Amino acid sequence: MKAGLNGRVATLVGDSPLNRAGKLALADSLKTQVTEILKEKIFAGALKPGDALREMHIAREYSVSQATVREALLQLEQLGLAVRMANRGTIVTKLTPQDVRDRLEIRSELDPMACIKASAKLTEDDFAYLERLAKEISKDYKTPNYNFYETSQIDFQFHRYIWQRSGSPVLCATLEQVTLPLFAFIGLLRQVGVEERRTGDPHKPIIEALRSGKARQITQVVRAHFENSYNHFIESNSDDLQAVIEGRR
Amino acid sequence: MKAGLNGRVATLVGDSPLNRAGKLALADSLKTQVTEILKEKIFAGALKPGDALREMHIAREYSVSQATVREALLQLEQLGLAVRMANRGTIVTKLTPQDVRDRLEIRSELDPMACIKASAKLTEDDFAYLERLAKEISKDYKTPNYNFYETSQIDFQFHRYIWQRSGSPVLCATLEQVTLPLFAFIGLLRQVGVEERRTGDPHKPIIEALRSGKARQITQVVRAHFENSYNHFIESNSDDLQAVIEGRR
DNA sequence: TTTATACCGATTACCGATAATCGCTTGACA
DNA sequence: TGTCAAGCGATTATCGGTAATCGGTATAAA
Repeated sequence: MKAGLNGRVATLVGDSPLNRAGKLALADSLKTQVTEILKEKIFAGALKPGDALREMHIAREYSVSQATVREALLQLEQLGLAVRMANRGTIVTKLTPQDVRDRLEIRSELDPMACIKASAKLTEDDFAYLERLAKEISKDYKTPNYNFYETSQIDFQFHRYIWQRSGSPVLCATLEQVTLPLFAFIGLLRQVGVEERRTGDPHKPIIEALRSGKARQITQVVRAHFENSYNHFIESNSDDLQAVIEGRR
Repeated sequence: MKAGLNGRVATLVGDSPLNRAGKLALADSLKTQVTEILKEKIFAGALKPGDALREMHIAREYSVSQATVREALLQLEQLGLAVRMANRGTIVTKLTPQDVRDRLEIRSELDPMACIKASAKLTEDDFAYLERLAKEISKDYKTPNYNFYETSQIDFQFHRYIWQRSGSPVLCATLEQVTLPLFAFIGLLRQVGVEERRTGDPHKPIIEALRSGKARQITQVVRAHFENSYNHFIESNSDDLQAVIEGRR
């Protein structure tokens, strides 16, 4: 099985100051490898909302046992990317517009909280890393027909890194769980051209606000950042949006 | 294996308007049964923070396979009651005072949010149920040497029911995950007499605020409710507290 | 045609056993 | 005596197979 530790995203994620401090990434368990592969497929759109995730099929595909796949699917569920129904099976999460709104509302409270905590702790190393990520994202935005799902993963890593630096593991974990599906499925929206193109570098203001250390400014900038990205969700409820989110094709 | 569907707590939880609307509680899977038993033991203090949860031992004890126990432990971890370390094993969560503070801070943002959403939807049936729970809790407080862990479970059910009624599954799940460990381990504090005795019925004001439907009042009352309960955590950092939380005996 | 029911294929749930891994001990060696 | 690596016991990780369960379908009765 390919370990899934290659590619631009893995490099950027693995080369964070947090990881550099520790030792090199140790070999993951089979369960985690399967989870990573499925996660990647969901981000890439190879697995769409509503798609069935059958344990034996996946087990055969990657030459692992059903038990290993089961645990991977449990992990996926915990990440919010899959839904398990007892005795029925597992499918890729189908986000409803209301669900998206709910997740954004939670994020709008917790993300600023985490950023404020982090701003007091971020070092120059951290800022350098964040700027590197921001530059990658910005570069992608300027490229026509880029792999949006890669950008989305880097985007997630940008925010997640700040959350990790908040010093509150539980806050970080909560934000990860609540927002990961948003990052995972935003790629689908791009496919139908729903999301408007950003101008400039949307993460620059966040970095500046974090540098300023001013709580009010951070809150304002952070909320504006993602509320802008998901505007169409908050406002609209159109059928094609619904269709994309629910995985109809 | 005892199904764990007996006792006062199970009756109160199972007899909610939400459950009454549906069909009777269907038989849980073995995995869930094991999870429930372990959860019960943690609430009751039979399993203390730091205690090892060995898969084969538990499997033998309840005559189930190791795989079933593994999945139960994964569920426990997702509930925040256990911590798994790859290749090392699983232990009952050891909350640090800082962790408690972090969880309370998150709750102080999300709990009011959920309560405000719920207040618009609660029916008389709901209020009747909440008042019934509140009465049970209040009754316990007046009883010397009561089973605090039972009260704690009912307390959790009281809040959880409101969260469920918020209409946001994601918000409810998040609050459950963040706060369950707080409810589970508060029983330990009682053992050393740290928590002050409450006067009157602490949940009455919440019900009244929910009835009023006023966002500001709800926020104020809800925050006061649990910030009062955990005051010693927020303020103190004494060694005996630490000892209790970390499971030293 | 409608409804109830027994069966069937596909899939999940669970099991018992083996392989891999970890921390710790032991003992050779400087 | 201190150090380090091989070996050991306990435990987790993974496997392959069996049992239980579900939805759907074919069949039969009304």
